Amino acid sequence: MITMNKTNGDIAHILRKISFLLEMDTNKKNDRQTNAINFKNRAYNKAADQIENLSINIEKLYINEGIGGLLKIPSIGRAIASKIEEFIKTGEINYYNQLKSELPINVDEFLNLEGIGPKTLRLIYDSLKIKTLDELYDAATNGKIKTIDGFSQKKEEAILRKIDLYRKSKGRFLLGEIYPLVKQIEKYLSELDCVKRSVAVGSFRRMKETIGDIDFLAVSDVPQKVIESFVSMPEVKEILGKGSSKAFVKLNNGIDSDLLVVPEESYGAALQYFTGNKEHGIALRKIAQSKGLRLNEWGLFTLNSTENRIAGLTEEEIYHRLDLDWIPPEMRESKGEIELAKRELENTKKPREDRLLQLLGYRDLRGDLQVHTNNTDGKMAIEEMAYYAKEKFGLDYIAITDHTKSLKITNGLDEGQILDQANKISELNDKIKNDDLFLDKFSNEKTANIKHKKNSQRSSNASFRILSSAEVNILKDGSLDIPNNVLDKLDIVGAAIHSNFSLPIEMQTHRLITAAQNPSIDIIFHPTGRIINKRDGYPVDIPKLMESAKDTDTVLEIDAHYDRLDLKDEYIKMAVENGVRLVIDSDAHHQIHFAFLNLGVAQARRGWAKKNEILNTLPAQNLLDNLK
DNA sequence: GCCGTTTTCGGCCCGACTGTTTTCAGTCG
Repeated sequence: MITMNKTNGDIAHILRKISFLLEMDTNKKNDRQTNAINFKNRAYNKAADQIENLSINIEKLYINEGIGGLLKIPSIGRAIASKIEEFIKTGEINYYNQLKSELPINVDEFLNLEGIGPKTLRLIYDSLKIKTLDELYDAATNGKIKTIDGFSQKKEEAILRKIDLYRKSKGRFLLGEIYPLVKQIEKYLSELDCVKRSVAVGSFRRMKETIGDIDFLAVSDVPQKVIESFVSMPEVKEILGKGSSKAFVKLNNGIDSDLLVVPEESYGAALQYFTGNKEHGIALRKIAQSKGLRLNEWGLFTLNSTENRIAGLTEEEIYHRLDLDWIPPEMRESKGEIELAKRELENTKKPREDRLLQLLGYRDLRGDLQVHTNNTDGKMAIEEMAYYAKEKFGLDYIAITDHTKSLKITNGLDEGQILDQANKISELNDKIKNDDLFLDKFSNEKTANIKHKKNSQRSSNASFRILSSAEVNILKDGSLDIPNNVLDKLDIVGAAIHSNFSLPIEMQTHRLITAAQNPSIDIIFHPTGRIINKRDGYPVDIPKLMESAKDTDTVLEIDAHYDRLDLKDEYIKMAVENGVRLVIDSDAHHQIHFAFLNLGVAQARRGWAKKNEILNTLPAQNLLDNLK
């Protein structure tokens, strides 16, 4: 009897626990058997990595294709596949239980405890029979750890410190939350006299929706000086380690931050190495190895007796020497981008827009199709939002999408108010044409602080356009709270779910599909309703929704608000592969929120989207002409 | 335990930092 309840995370977790216990079981002697166990635990870890990175659900894969499906996943062979099968069927893995009976420690507590690994824990267990984190903490507090052979006062203190840090650690941060801090530190490092350039790398450079730690890279001839400046920043709470080229700190907000300092000639290699992700990096180093080369953070080297650096200054030359085209950081998640880059190198003669790795650009959006105002739950007036969209963010159009009447908490608009708003928008557009909207009202003191981001392809003052729209509420049965004859008077209409989140997947999917089939609805806003780190969103059969969107010519939104980023990257990829059209909106409730558009672009790039797949890269009229 | 244009054995990505190691193991990213 199979009950659908094992996530990829659950499966990866138990495989990691097996790996941890196996590693605890390894003794120091370097005999052949020990060596085999060493690689055995690494195999379990590798399988866990692989599963965590998978976009499909393993349990579904197993139910549909059985063991054979599991065996198709790299790093999963007969032994691990059958253990996954056992776990899905029974919720347990006998092999794990056996290991645990030999070493009855609370593995969960130690798995993510930094600095104290399986080998250290084994020594402690052998001496003191410690099984839990609390017991370890007590033993260290009472001075028992330092009495163990091979341990010291210093190590005991380190253990206490690491447990304290572990208990205080907050896990992953939202990209949008830490973005300003990252930019601030990046600027601080860049402006140091001894630093030639500095950039944030790691998952931040890949623009992952959540960030586990912040990595920085700096180019300098005097690394020691840079490292001292880094660890003495006021943002640093604790120095976790520092050497001649690297430093590790914990920042005041609880996030870890690493710095690597390299000379100019290693910049590209270090950039590549520290941008990750891990699997992408490993794949590259294996390719290097297969070509008789060695790749590390200092460069790409030949393996002659006298090592020669053959690349390292730029990322491009590293990739090219490995017979790959340069891969945008947002794609480096080991999801097929390396194979693509291999083929891409043969396509260099093709026009830019046909290149496989030519993604949507950060300056490609021309409009924003979800903008709220103080007529409902926004903070600013229509004309203010329009002004900032145009002047500060260089947009050509915005759609005003206030909530509708059944969303009482936002004072949603009724039919009359929606039509009044549309009339007002029409008047504002007339004023814009006569160039007397933005000038009289807002230009005086505010423009002084505004950076003009004028782009040559963007149009003149007079062509800015405000589109009448609404974020119509999808009711429990999939119907809307505003009739079609009202919606049809608007330029463009979005629909979204804001209530009844706990309905089963069939009903939620039905609601969304019913909305998509409604001829008045152009876009489904934030299609899954998730709030990252807070709620999963309502359950949706994504493939079915995609199919319906495609059939009805309905656009799906990538909501760029940093705690939504909805659709998420893998669904964007699915939409792109299935020819479903997308837009990227900020969901702005205040002018500063237009900045979220960049996060939406990043998310789209992580889903491998190109410019022509995102509708609001078009001028306003083209966009409207392209709707259903 | 996984994997294979050197396939069924013999490899498995690579280097920095820490501690007490006087040449290395453990841990991490």
